[in-house]
Order: sequence, then C-alpha cells, then structure tokens
Amino acid sequence: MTKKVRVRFAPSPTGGLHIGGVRTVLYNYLFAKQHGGTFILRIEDTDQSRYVEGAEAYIFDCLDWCGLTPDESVMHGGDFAPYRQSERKDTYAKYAEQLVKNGFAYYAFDTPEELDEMRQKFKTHDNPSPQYNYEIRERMRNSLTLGEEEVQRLVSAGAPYVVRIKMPINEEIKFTDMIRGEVSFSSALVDDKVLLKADGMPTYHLAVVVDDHLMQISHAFRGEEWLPSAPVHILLWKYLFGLEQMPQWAHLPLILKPDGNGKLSKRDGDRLGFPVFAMDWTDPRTGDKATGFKETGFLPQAFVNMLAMMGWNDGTEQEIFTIDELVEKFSLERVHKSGAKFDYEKAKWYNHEWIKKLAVDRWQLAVKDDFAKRGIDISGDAKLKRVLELVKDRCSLLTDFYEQAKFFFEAPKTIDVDSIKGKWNEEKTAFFREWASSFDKVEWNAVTLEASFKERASSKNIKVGELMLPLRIMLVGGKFGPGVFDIAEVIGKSETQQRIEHALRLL
RNA sequence: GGCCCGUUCGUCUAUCGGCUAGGACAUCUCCCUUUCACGGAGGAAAGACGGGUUCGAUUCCCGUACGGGCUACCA
Repeated sequence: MTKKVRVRFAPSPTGGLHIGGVRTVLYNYLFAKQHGGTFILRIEDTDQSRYVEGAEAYIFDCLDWCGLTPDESVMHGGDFAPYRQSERKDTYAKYAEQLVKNGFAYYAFDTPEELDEMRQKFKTHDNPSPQYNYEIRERMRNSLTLGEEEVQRLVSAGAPYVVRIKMPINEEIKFTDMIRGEVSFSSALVDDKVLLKADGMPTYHLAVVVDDHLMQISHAFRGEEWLPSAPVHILLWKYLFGLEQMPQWAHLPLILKPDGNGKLSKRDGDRLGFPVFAMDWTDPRTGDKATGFKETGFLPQAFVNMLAMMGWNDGTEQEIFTIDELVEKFSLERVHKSGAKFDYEKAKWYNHEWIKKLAVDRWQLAVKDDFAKRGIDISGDAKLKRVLELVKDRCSLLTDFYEQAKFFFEAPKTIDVDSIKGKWNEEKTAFFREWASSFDKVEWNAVTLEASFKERASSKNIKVGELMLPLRIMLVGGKFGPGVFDIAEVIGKSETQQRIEHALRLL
C-alpha cells in the first residue's frame, strides 16, 4: 500500500536561504503537488548557539516570494504541530532513552576537552580525523566502559552527558535512493554520532528521524551532503520505528560554484558578483549583507524555472516552464546524479525570457519600486506601461529598466555630444530649431513625427542618416534605446523641444 | 588519510546498445535595425582513460584517473 505523500523541507534558521535550499524546497513542492500530497516546513533549530534573529521569518518571506507555500508549518499550522524542533525538545529524550535501553545507544560523559584530546592523540598522517567509533569508544568515558554504578553515580550527580548511537561493528547498511539507486555502507566505518546533546536537545540525526516519523513523512529529500550520514538515519529507523515505516530517500545533487569546483557559497556570489540567496539578507550579528535574487531584479517565475532546470529536465528541449507545468512534468527519475555549476548568464537569460513572456502588469510594480528607490517617482501607470513595453527587449533584469528607461521620465544628465560634434554644422542646428518649432502643426505621434522629420530633411537636402543619431543623443543622451520617434511621442511635445534646445546649446 | 557519490561541447544538458552525438547559455560570423538591443541564419565546440560484455558501446560491467561531499555535543 502506498502512504499518503507528505514531504518536508527542514531548514536550520541560521542565515540567508541559499539557492540550493530553494531548489530543495521546489522539488519537495513539485513532488507534493503532483501527488496531491502535503508540503511541510519544519524548523530545525536544535542548535541554540546558532540561533539567528529573524532568520525564520526570512525563510517564510523567501518562500512567499517564490510562491512555494507550505501546507503545514509554524506559520500555517497543521495537525502535527509544533513545527519548530526547539518546541519538541521533550519528545526526543524519550526515544534516546529507548535506544539506550535496547542497547543501540549509550551515554557518553566525555567533555569537549577530552574529545579534543582524543582526536589529538589518535591523529596520524594516515588518519587525520579520528572518529569516535567502535574502537575508540572502548577507551572513552561512557556507559559501555564505566560500569553501571559509576554511570548511575555520574547521572545522579548531574554530570553532563550525551547519548551516542552504538554503531554495529560489522553490518552492511544499504538503502535505495530514489536518485542514486542502491547505496551501501559498512557500519564499522561510521562513527558513533551524538544523538542527544548535553543540553538535552537532539542533534539533527535523532531529530530528523523522530520528526519524520511523527509527521508521517513519506519521502525525504535533502542535499547530497547528507548522504554520508544516511546510514545513521537508516539504523535509527530500524531501531525505533522499523524500516517499513521509513520514508523513501532522495539525495539531491549539489549546486556548484561557476568557476573551479565545490559547493556554491555566499562568498562565491560576493566574489563573482551575483546573488546566492533568494532575497536580501543581513546577518543581525555581523551586519554582513548579502543580496538576493529578488532585489537583483529577478522574477520569481524565472527564479523557480531556472532552479528547476538545475538538475532536472523533462527530456524534451523545452526550457521555459510555468510552475503548473513543472508540477505536471516533474519526476525524480529525471533528476540528475551529478552536481551542476551555477551559470549566472543563463540565469539572466531565464529572467529575460520571463520578462518577455509575462504581461507587463505582472511586474510593473516591482520596476516602479526600483525607480522610486533610485529617485524617480512615476505617477502615470499608463505611461510606465508603454515605456516598459518599449524597452523590455533589452532588459534581462527588472533593475535594468532604470538605465534603459529613466530618460523617459527625466532629461538625461549627460549628453554624449562628442559623438556628433565632429560632423556638426549650422545647417543641422537650423534644421532642428525649425523642426522643433513646427511641432504644433503635426499630430503628436511617432509615425507623423517621423514623416515630418524625413520630409524636412529632404527639403533641406540633409541625409536623414546624418540627423537620426543627433536626435537620439538629444533625447536619450547616448547611443541606445528604442526607436527615437517612439521616445519623442512618449516624452511629449514640450519635453522634446526642451531637450533639443538644450542639446543645441551644447553643440 | 578513510568512507560515500559523481564524470557528454567553456557551462546547463539530450541520448535509456545503432550517433553524421541533438538543444540552450556564452562565444564567433552574417542578416535585420539610420542607435543599442530583440530577432533570424550560420560556425566553432563534448562522450576522462584502460580493460571487458556485445555484431555493435557515450550508453552495461570492472579498474584507473580526476572532481565533489562527509569525516562537530552544526545543520
């Protein structure tokens, strides 16, 4: 029988939401929606020393922006509350005790200093990082070596202790990953991971298994970096709830840095000049700022589309997908095994495609906000829309519109007269003065404007080609932008006259 | 070091034994455009290496190399 599909994304609220995290959310979301299942957001805040103010709210903001709303969460409620692990603290100890009682785990009294000492002592060239494993545990202070009375004494004396899993000495642990197929590990080579910390909080290892069980998770997706600890989780499932109950695992490929190799990090973004987080994030402790895709000018549709394609495709040559299409077509079987280097140029291409695809109304407000932020307040939405329509082909990011369209709203501050000065003469000055003063006689639109411009040029015996660039520079300030007569039409008669006159005085 | 995972154009990828190895981004050339783009046409560009299996391997298997991940009382 098949369980009802319930998936979860379980971030630790310690900082900005990385695109790898958003992609994990996406795949969770797509899988849940496709199967009529439930998407849960669980906050894994078991490390109190890493608590970061605002990080949790930030995660919800990011998911909101992306349109990947959880069905159950701290914010949205649900039958399996609480969804914050710090609020579930009491439930974990019980399972840890059960494991100890059944001989699958043990108390360890070693202090951090003693652990350090152990690592120093056993560190060799061949073994740079000794593990707390089946060999080492015999030489440490734990309930396996201390004897029952001593353990009792320590516990009742309030000595701090952790609970560690007792990895079997020689067992093959295997499972079938939905993406990688069968994966196997030798238990002897996995260390005795801490399950319950001295402060009574579980580590990820215990918490993920207990909560996935309690929340009836059917499929567990996470990044590939978790693969090495999978055997611990498999064993815990076996000891606690039975392997038949275990969700199906899918370890997602990593998103790699564009140059060189390795996981993409915030530092790579800073170094190479592109966002790595979904939205702007400022670390409240360090004041460290990181820019987000949203603020850089990405559309959520494009962002999600691009992320979906990093590690998956539908087997056809289609690259642009709406979220609904993704929900329909997504399949784990087509998720790749290997990591993908992040390509910012391609990311911008996706955004440009979405700018062209979506109706201007869908993103007009974001551009308006960006303009306002940079000191241009736009009153008329109709004009804005017309302008956006005119320049959208040359903007990959929403923030590109500022440079591409600000001259529609205010006269250019610098005029590139140098480009036309060389071939300038009195006849041209006269031409522009006369043309500008004839505006009252023409209907104000691009077509008639262009006609009158060309007519006058030929009657004056000046090549139109000699006048087009000058006109553009007068109105725009430089060699760019859409058709000049469209620009003139939009900025209006008197503004056009003023800009021509202003430029003429500079020549 | 150990363990685990991976390996097709510069990058993202298609191919589930028949390939003249396809597409997209980037790049180059040309066309369109009296600006810059968009757009259109075309070019260059890949199967890490060595063994098998097979009539036939990019595709399956095994090694090697390379890359990555993990190796905390962090997730």
